[in-house]
Amino acid sequence: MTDLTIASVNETRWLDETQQQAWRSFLGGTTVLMDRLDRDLRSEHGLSMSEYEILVRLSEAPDRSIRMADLAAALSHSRSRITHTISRLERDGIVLRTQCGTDGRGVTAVLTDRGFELLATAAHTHVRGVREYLIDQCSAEDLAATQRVMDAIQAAIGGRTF
Amino acid sequence: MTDLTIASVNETRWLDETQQQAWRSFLGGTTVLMDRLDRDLRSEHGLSMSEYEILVRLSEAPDRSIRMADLAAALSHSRSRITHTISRLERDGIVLRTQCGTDGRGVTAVLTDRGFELLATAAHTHVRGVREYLIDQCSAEDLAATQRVMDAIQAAIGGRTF
DNA sequence: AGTACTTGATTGAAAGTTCAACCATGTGCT
DNA sequence: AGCACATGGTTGAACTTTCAATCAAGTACT
Repeated sequence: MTDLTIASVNETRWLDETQQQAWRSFLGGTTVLMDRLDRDLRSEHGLSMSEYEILVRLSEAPDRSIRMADLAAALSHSRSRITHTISRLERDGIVLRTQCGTDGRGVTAVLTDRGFELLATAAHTHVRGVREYLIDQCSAEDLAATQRVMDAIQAAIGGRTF
Repeated sequence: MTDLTIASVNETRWLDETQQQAWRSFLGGTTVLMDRLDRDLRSEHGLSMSEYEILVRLSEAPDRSIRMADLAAALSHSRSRITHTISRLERDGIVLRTQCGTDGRGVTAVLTDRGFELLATAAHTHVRGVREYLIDQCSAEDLAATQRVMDAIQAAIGGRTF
């Protein structure tokens, strides 16, 4: 700690050509992929990617229900965003809000049967996209390497700070 | 073409455990990374990631200027989004709009000196983030593999369809 | 020249996200 | 009990993105 010079703290190490290209590809690839998956889901089922992700989490949870704050943490969304999104989904009969039994402050979102059916249908579109655009486009080794990179990123950044 | 059965067209091949995990990591990693880079840029320089990307492109272009449509294509944004974003940047004195000489319809955005200086400052933050969260977190081989995957995605999806 | 069609860009409204302020409930300390 | 403080969730306003409609200018074909 005391050995750090001002220079070592302030100096910016720029990216070399290779790194720069890797970063551009990363940026371009994720943008294009997310955008396309979102678009497919929207046009075929009227669901956005983030709505879809919420439904997936709920469908896997016990009683198909998760508390708002846990949902927010799992998806790296703000509490506020979850509130608004769940409100829209509730308006459309896809989820339901219930009071949490053990914690007076808590609200848990529950997937309705209608919501489950919508998810079951939309999943075809989503999985087809993930396969067609990502999984079928690269070797298993490269996919595994990509996964290592993604996991490292998440480890480096850790939980969200609000 | 004529050999395809209905089944081969309609049947959904679900993801196995490994693929599913890879996809979850992908989703989580990109979400967390983009979110963090955006947040850093915003809090330190009042710039969003997409605004920053526009400035980068402009700064590298001849005369530090690019036509609106080309900017939209390069960043996979809609024309409308570029119009609105450039309007905000123009209001803040970061870019300028000029008529394109050769095409009466065209408008080209130009980076101002003020905009260039802002970019030069913000670049430190951005590059530090890319290094800290991504490049320093993985091996060069895994980064190269990730780049191959990203390039394959872009090739598979190709240009945006509006 | 005149017609239809495409491309470039903007506009305004609707939808979604963020941010700060707020209220209610739980937790810990004295 | 009473206090401060942290946590869970909502709200409304500001901001950003999307979508459909519009206008202007280029291109192609007759």
